[in-house]
Amino acid sequence: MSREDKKKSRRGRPPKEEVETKETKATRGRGDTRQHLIDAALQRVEADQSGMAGISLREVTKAAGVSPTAFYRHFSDLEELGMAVLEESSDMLRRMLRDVRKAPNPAEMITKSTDIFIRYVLENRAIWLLLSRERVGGSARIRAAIRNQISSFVTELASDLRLMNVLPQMTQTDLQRLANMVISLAINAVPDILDLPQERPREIEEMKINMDSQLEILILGAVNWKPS
Amino acid sequence: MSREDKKKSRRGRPPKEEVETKETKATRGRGDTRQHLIDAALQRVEADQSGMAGISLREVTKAAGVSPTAFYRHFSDLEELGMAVLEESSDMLRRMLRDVRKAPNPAEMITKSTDIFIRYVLENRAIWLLLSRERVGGSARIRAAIRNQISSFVTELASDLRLMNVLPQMTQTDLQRLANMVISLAINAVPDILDLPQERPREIEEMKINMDSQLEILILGAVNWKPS
DNA sequence: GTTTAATCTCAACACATGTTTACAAACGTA
DNA sequence: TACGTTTGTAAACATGTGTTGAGATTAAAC
Repeated sequence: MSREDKKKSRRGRPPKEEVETKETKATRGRGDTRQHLIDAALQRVEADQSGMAGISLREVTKAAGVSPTAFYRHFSDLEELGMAVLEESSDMLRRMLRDVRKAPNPAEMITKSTDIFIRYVLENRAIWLLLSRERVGGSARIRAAIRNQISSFVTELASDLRLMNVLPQMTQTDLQRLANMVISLAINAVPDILDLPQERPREIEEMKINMDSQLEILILGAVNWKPS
Repeated sequence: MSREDKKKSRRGRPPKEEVETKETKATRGRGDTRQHLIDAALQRVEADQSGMAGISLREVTKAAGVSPTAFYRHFSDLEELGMAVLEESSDMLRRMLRDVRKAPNPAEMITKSTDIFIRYVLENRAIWLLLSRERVGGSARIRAAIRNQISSFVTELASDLRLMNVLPQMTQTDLQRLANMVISLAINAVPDILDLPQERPREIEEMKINMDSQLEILILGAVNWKPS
């Protein structure tokens, strides 16, 4: 094969096209590939619902539209990609908590929170799948990162409960435990929520009612709680 | 290669050794290979903690000490192997519930139950890893099977609560929901239990105390519950 | 004793994987 | 403009994968 073939077997960075006729795939900005890889990872995770263990470097790069070797320019490892994806998760959790705090009326607190939670799960399926799956087993580093995210979420929730001052007899430890239970029940519902047939408001409503009742039982236990 | 070499490159079923000198690996009974494959699968799952997506047919057969092709005599698929492993899980859950029922004294019920639960998780790490991981994502068939197992466990627990007659004001639905919450909190503790450093009674005790308190808050909410 | 079905082996296949090497275009900057 | 750095590509590699085909041994059925 001669050195200057028509166009085939080119090596090196692909020449930038002078005229960007189509907007569809062109105009890849400077540091975009990294984000493309992250998005591709989430896309693959959602496609074959198998967490990090189910996706491969080549799959991800193909979905991102780059060569397998380009991966190493941004991550050394699939585990590092996973850690990067978890930052998206962190952002999502922050947004969710912000939305929850928007309804400070204690009466509607429960029903509003479950509403927001279910919506966030349905709108971020891949991330919640990843969170639920990599929470056990898999990479110890990723697992620890997830545990940290959940843990700080719990702490923030406990702090909110303290500020609301509706459970004055509970100690800091008690509130932390209560918040932990709330989050546990929520996370536990994730597999069921993800398995809901797409856009079936009926079953979503049932699920929501169930979660509301669970939280009601929980706060009923909390208000009757006496510190040991 | 001539047809009758000394012993090399033999093909077909390995000839049964006339004298079974060693008990270690010999005396493979008739239908044992299937069970060996199941055990090997659990061993691999525990080794690289990655659920079903992390193990391969060849790994499993190698760990079981058989050729890759022997696999197909017993399972058509890794998914079928997974379903077979889940039967072990079912047995384990039954044994666990049986142990819990041995202590019908309502006062010690909570502390006894958490004790048994933590012990069962630590003594069946691979199965609990699998249950927790395949509960979300992965094969829809396996996921459904796990959901069924947990669901019937919840139902049995609710039935027990009914027979104990300690929460007379609660309807069947309420009891079912309560049992569901108990199991949710337990399952949610699995990742933490599995991550406990091996044989550290100190942290195990902390975890147990926390679970006990959680259940106390829960029953406190249950006894104060009024059906809507 | 002969036949038949079940069980297991080896060899080979087509393909996917992660990673390395060598090269080229683009970008930032002096 | 010239030059080093960053970011991309293609080719090749060793390795692991699921699966098939053909042969060999055993155990049960006739």
